[in-house]
Amino acid sequence: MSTVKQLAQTLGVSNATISRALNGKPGLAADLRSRILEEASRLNIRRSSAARSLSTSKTDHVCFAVYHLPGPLASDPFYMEILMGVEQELRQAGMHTMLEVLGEDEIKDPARWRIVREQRADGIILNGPFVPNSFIVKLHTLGVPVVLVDNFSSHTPVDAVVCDDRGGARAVAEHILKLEHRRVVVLAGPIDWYSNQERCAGFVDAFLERGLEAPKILHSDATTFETGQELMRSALKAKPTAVLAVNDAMAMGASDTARVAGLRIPEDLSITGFDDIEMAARWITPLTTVRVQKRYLGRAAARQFLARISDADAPQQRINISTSLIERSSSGIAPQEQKRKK
Amino acid sequence: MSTVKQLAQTLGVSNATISRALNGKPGLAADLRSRILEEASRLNIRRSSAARSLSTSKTDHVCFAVYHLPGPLASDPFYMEILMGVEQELRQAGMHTMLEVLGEDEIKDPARWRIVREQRADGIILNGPFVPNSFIVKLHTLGVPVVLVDNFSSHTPVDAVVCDDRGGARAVAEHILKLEHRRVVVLAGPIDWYSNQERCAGFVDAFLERGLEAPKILHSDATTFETGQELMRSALKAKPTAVLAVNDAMAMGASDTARVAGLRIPEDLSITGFDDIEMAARWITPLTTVRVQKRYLGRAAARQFLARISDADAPQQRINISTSLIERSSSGIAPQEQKRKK
DNA sequence: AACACTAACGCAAACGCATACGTAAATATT
DNA sequence: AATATTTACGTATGCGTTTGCGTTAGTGTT
Repeated sequence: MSTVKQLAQTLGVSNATISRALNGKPGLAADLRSRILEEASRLNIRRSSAARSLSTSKTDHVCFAVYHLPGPLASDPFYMEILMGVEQELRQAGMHTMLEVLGEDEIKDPARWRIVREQRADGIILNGPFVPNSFIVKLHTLGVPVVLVDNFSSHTPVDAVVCDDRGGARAVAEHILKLEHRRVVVLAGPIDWYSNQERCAGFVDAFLERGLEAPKILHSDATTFETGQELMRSALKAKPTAVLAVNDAMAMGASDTARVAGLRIPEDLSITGFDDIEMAARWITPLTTVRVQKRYLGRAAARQFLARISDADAPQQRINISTSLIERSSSGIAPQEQKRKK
Repeated sequence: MSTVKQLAQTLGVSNATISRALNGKPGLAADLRSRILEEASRLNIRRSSAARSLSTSKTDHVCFAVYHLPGPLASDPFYMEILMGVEQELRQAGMHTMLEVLGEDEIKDPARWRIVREQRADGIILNGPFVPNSFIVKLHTLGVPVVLVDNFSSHTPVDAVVCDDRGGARAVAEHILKLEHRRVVVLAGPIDWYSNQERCAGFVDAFLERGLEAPKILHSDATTFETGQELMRSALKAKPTAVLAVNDAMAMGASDTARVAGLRIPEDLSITGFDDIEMAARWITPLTTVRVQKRYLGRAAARQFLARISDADAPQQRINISTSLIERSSSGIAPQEQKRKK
C-alpha cells in the first residue's frame, strides 16, 4: 500500500498530478488520468485522510449526537433505527458516521465538546427530545452545520427533519372516533417533548374537528412500558372505552394492566400506540398504531445535512416525513355499539 | 477560538512549548506550564485533530463495525447496547467512536475499506456473527488492531470478548432439569454462529452431565420471533414439556404459538429464552432467561481494544463475561410432577 | 574558576496531501 | 506568421501540529 508521493515517483509525474487525477479535478489528459487511476488501484493506494483534512479542512465525518437523560433512551431501538438510516445514507455519499452520546458538560458549552473544538466532523446530526435550544443556538453561532432529527422548536435556527406526528395522531384518533368511542383518554409523556406535544395536539385536533370535547390527557415524565402501566391504572377510573397512547411502549404497558384488570382487548377496551416498533405487531393483541419510518427519518436527515454543507446559505428547512395508520386488532368498535348491533 | 500558533504568539513562547504543555510532556517549568494551560482554556484553544493525526499518525478514533446479512440484525437492540457500551468506554478514554455497517465489498477486501485504507481510525471493534475469518485475518495482516465482540473462532488471530454463552445455557438447562422436565426440545438458530453453537453445547452439557440423552435440537436460519413461531410449530409434535430457545425473541415467538395452540405457560409447557432483552420481563408470561450484560460486553471490548493498542505485542486474549440465570414465570415444574404432588 | 551536566526552551523539519501560481507546449485567432 | 489563448503539467507553499536536535542559562563538581 503506497502513498501519493510514492505513486508519483513510480509513474514519473508530480504528486500534484496524482492528486488531480484521484480527485477528478480538471486539467489532466484523459489517458494520463486513466493510467494513474489504474496504477493507483493496482498498488492499492493509501491516502491519509488526516493530511487531506488538514489541507481541505473537511473531514468527511459527520457526527450523530444524541442527548438524553441518563440511561434508558440511549439505545432505544427507535433512535438506533434513525442512526442506521443516517449511516446508510452517509456511507452512500462517501462519508462516515461518528457516534456521540452527549453529557451535561458538552450541552453546557459546545465549544468544549471535542468533536467541534477539534473539528473532528464536518457537522452534527442531532437527536434527542431534550436538547436545550441554547445548545443548538451556540452550535449554530460557532458555524457548525447542524440538522435536528425527530425534534423541533420554532426558535431553532437549524434544519430539522421530523415525522408527521400530528397527522398520524389525528389519524388514529379519527380511527377511534369512527369506531364510535366517546370516552377516551390519552396516555402521554413529558410535556416539553416535541413529538409528544404534536401527538397530543393531533389527538385533540381530531376531537375538536368533530365538535367533540378534547379527551382527557394523562401526562407522565417518561414514555416507557412501566409508565404506560402506571398511567393506565389511573386511567381505568374514568372507565374509558379507548386509550390513545403516545407510543407503543406505553400502549403495551397499558395493554398489560388492562389485561390483569380483566379487560378484554379490544372488546372492552381499545388501545392504540404510536411508532410501530417491531414488537407492536407481535404483542398478544397486535397493536393498532401509527407507523413512523424511523430509518427513513435518519436517511432524510443525512440527505438534508449533505445539502446543508453544500450550500450553507440556503434557507433553513423543515422536512416532514409522513406517517401512516396501521390497523391491527387492539382497536375495535366501542362496547355500546357492539350491544346495539346485537 | 484560537490555534496553537496564535496562543504561542500571545504568550511569547514557541509553539513547541505550547504543544508540550498541552500534551503533558516533560521538559517544562511548572509555572510556565500552568500559565499556558490557563490561557489555553481561557482562549478556548482549538486544536486541529487533523494536524495532530498527521503528525502522530493516530486518530483517537475507533471504528465499531458490524456485518450482518441484509437488514434485520443491524439495529438489533442487542448489538446497539454493545455499541453504547463501546461508546461509553471509549469516550471515557478520550477517544471517539465511528460506526460502520459493512457490506460485501469491504468484507471481500478490507484493503479497499476506506476506514482502513485512509487510516480513519486506530483500529476496529468488530461485531457480527457471520464475519468470515478471512476478513479478520486480512485485517490483522494489514496491521490493523482488531477486537472481536460477541463472536469468536479458534482460528482467529485477534482478541475477542464474548459472554459465557455455554455456562449460561447450561444453567437454564439445569434449571429446567431440576424442574423434572425430561421431554425437552431446543429451538436454535444458524449452525455456523458462534453464540448459537455455544448455547446449544451448553444445553447438551447439562443433559449429558446428568446422564441423560441430549435433547432434540431444531435448527433454523435465523433467530427471530417468527422463526421461533415456526420452529415451535414443529416442536409441538414431540409434545415437549419444556422448550429451550436460543434467545428471547425466539422464546417469545415460541410462547406465542404455544398460546394459540392452547397450551398454558408454564403449567403445560415451560419456555426459556436467552439474552434478557428488555421485553423478556414484560412479556405476558415473563421469560425465564439468561442475562447477558450487553453494555458491559461493549465496555469490555473497548477496554481490551485500548489495552491492545497500548501493547501490540501482548499475547492474544479472549475475555469471557459471565452470564446469570434469571428465573421468571415462564418456567415451572414439569406437568407429571404437578400431578404427583396432588 | 574552570568544567561538566542538566533543565528549559526555541528552531526547523516532517507528516501527506491540495492548490495557487508558473511555465511550456499545443492550439486557435487574426 | 505572429500573437493570443488554452491545455497540461510541475513547483512550491501552506495546512497545524509534533518532535529531534540545538542552544542557552542555570546548577553542581572539583
